[in-house]
Parts: sequence; structure tokens; C-alpha cells
Amino acid sequence: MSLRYGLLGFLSKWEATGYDIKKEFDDIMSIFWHSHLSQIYPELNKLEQEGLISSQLIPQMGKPDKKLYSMTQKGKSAFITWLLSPQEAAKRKDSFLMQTFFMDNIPFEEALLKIKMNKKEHELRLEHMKSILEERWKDIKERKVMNARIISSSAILKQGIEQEIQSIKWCDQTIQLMEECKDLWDLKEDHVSIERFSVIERLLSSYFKDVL
Amino acid sequence: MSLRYGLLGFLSKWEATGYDIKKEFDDIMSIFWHSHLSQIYPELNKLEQEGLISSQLIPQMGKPDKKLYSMTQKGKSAFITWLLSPQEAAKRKDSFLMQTFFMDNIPFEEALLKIKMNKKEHELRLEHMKSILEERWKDIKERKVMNARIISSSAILKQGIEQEIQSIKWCDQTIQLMEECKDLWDLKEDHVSIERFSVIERLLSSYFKDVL
DNA sequence: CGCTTCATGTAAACGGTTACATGATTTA
DNA sequence: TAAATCATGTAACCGTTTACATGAAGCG
Repeated sequence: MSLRYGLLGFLSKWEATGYDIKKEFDDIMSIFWHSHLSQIYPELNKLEQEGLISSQLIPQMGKPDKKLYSMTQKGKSAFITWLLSPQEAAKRKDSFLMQTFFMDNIPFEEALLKIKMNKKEHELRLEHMKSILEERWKDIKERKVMNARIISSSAILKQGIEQEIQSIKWCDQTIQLMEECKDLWDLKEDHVSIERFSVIERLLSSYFKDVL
Repeated sequence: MSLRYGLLGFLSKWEATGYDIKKEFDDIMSIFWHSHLSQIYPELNKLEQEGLISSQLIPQMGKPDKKLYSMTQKGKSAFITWLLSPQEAAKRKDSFLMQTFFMDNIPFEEALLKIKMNKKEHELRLEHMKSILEERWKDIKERKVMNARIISSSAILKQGIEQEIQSIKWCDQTIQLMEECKDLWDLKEDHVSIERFSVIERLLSSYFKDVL
């Protein structure tokens, strides 16, 4: 039910086509939502039928005609009602973490490689977000604009960047722990020697030291 | 397509009923996935039809009969194939962050309250995860068990805990920034005085100081 | 006396993804 | 010459949520 409010929210500040909004969903808005054009277009049509947005057809030369949407008063008040409503906690769906949870079922080297690859993906996304931030930063300085929207989008960018940094750090620390516990992957039983047990106990407590 | 592998993964280590697995989905596994019983039961039936798991009916007194599932060889190899396969990046869907992104549309005090409430939710979840960790910690020490599964579930717990800590810290820093930029919410234009602009510029650069 | 736990399901509705369809212009 | 960009959509499918259905035991 939140996609419609993502569309409405975007149109609360700018007039735009479905295609324009999609680009934003692939950019900063991807930090909290994502959607396909095949879902955006029907939803925009529905919003227009309900009178929350209105459109004007703009013919173009050499390009397909476009439908420029803008928000109506009715749309604005529906959007504000939603903005004030409480939302239930975001439920994560992360199949990489699912694989990590069960990685005791695959050979050590394969498990390690998976985490190393995941780290690289997070690094790429971090770089992308940092470049978005710097671009906006430059634009603000040049145009000397300042408003509440800049504060709220900065907050989202910061959340996105911090989550990536945290994930990268987690990958490093987890790789380190795994390398120190490599022998457990070849183990057939659930018990190790008393000496080995206390070594791993100390490794685990150092793994968790900054969170407890 | 990952729910079935969550079920398979759980059954790779323990025999269980759909009801048992649901409890685990509500506990640690909630860090990376969640599901309803009405989805779990049909999926287990499908997995059995496909020969990936098998069940035995266990009659109980005073309680409903239960179906205890266990994994077949075919299930085990299908699961390992999936474990080795690359997964695409997790796409977040977070309607709280969506509301935050558009919070310039609501009064300052309402926006602030939303973030404060979100902080409390993260604190509750953090406490819950910490208690899971301590429980497991105690159990390991008592039973002196040690295996790769303990390492992988510790990694997941750490990821869950760290994300909550990061979110709480983000709430604090964002609340602070907002309070220092309160005046922007009453603004009708996009421009502030040169003095105010450079003050906010410095506030923003300090807001981002630990990520750049 | 009502709520939670145990235990398994079906059916309808909703949300989201993938594939298909069109077609000119621009870029590599 | 092939791919990407601009621009809008439909149809089929799949995954997820909500509502409905049953019913005994135990707890406060």
C-alpha cells in the first residue's frame, strides 16, 4: 500500500511523468522502496481515477508523448493523512543473510567467498550513494537553496550510507571470525576439545565486543 | 522463491512441524525473513509432493495431531545447490523511511515525534535480540557444544543487533540535526539568509562527518 | 470467562515481477 | 550495428497477506 504514497510524495514537490518517478525510485528512493514501471503506470492511472492526481498530455517531437502528472488538493490531504499515520516495522527479506545463516552446510571456502562477494556489492552501493550525496552537496552550494526537503533527503541518504558502511564492517569482522574458526567446518560432531572451546569462546566474545 | 529454502534450511538440521518453523521465523530468522502460517503450510505440502521433504503424522493427546517433517536426500542436494547460487541484492521496503523522506510536508513537531517513536521501536528490538544472544550464549557454555552452525547464527545475530544500534544512533543524530534546523519547516521559500545558510552548511557537514 | 497456545489448513484479495508490445532517437 | 534512452502500457504469473474455519487444553 505504500507505493501510491511514494508516487504521491514525489508529486507533492514536482510535476512528473511515471518515467521520471521511476528514475527517482532507482536513485535515492531505492534506499527505502523500489518498483517497476509496469506497477507505476497502472497505479498512476488509479490515482488519477480517484482524483488524487491529474495529468496533462504533452506531445513531443522525436520522442513519445508524455503524461505529466500533478497532485490535486484531494491528493495533498490524503498524502498528509498517510504521512501522519503510524507504519508497522519494516520486514526485511534478505536471501543473502538466509544463505549465511545456513552456511554451515557448504564448504568453508565457498562460504567465505560468498561473504567476500557480498562485501564488494556493498562497497559498490556505498560509492554510488556517496556520489549522489556529493552531487546534491555541490548543487546546494551553487544554488544556495535551503529548505526542509534538503534536511529530510539528507537524513535518508545518511541512513543508506551508514547501513552500507555497517554491512561492510560486518563482512570484514565475520570473515575474520570464520577464518579463525575454519576447523569447525570439517567437524562431524558438535564437540571440540576443552582448549579449543575456550579459544572460540574468546573469539566470539571479541566478535561481539562492540555490541554488548 | 526463498521461503522454501528457509523451510528446507531449518529442516536440514532438525525435524520440525510447520508450527515449529513459524516460531523460528518469528525469532532469529526474522532478521532476514518472515512468513505467515498460511504460506508455510501449503509450501511444506508442495515440498513434500516434490519429494524434497517427508512427513510422519504424530497423534497427540489433548493437542491436535502434528506433521513432523524431515528432509530427504533429494531435498538436501536441492538445498545445497541453492546455498551455492548467487542471490540478488536485498531490496528494502521501509515505509517509515518513506515518511521520513517526505517529512517536510508535515509540521516539525509531528516529524520529530515520528523519529522519536521509531527510535523506541528499534530499542525494543535491540533488547529482544540481545536477550536471544544471551540465552544462546548461556546454552553454549553449559552444554559445551561448538560447531559451524553456532558461528553462522552468531553472524546473523550480530548483523541484526548492529543494524538496530545503527538505526538508534541515526535517530539520535537526525533528531539533533532537525532541532537545529527547526526554522526550515516554517519557511515558505527555498532561500535563507547568507549567515543562516552557512550555519546549516556546517551542521550538515558535521551530520555527515563520520561517513565521509 | 476470555485469552493464549497448540496445530493445520483453505480461499480471496492484494502486491509485485516478468514477459510482451510499440517505436523513434541517440550513443557507443 | 547493437544497445540504451525516452515513454506508456497490458497480461500472466507468482508471492504474500488477511480472513475464515476448527477445536481442545491451560492460564490468569
